[in-house]
Amino acid sequence: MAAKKKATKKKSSRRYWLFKSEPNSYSIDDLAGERMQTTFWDGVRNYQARNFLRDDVAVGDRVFFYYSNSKPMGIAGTMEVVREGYPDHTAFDPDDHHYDPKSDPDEPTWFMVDVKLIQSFPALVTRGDLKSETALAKMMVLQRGSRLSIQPVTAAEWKAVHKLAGVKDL
DNA sequence: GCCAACGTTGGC
DNA sequence: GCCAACGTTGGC
Repeated sequence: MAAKKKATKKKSSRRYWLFKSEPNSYSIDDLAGERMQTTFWDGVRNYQARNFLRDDVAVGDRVFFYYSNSKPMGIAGTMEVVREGYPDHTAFDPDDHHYDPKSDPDEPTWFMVDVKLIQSFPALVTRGDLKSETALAKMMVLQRGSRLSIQPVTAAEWKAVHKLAGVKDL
């Protein structure tokens, strides 16, 4: 039978991402301490980032855990996506810092995914380290004014960062 | 602490 | 629909 199967999500090869967090609010050690070393990545309140979480980030994708607004800044380790985009319930909680009264539970505005720790790098790969690597010159997080908190990463960048960290790509 | 780069809001 | 004002992000 030649009937086309309708897919809600295009099947494609594994993708790579970078998620930002301020380690003062949530660090890779916090993730390591979670049950199953897994958590939901909540609080994204930007439409472009939301679209990535809702439409593109898929189970099995790999993610850099990036420390922003910290000293030092950089990539702390890697995570695997274990649940694809679903409504961010913290938007419905008036007591939550990321509460958004405009997000309707019946038609949620904001989405999140679940991530599981793959590895903490032996040492933070700092922003300075990243900048000194010519292969990473075009990496989005290094571009001026790159405020997006969910960013796509190329396979080559994924590999180059592991080389800088001196670890295997698990 | 400063400020450039954005994103959002609201008056018109 | 335009755009000035304002708020936030996040590197330096």
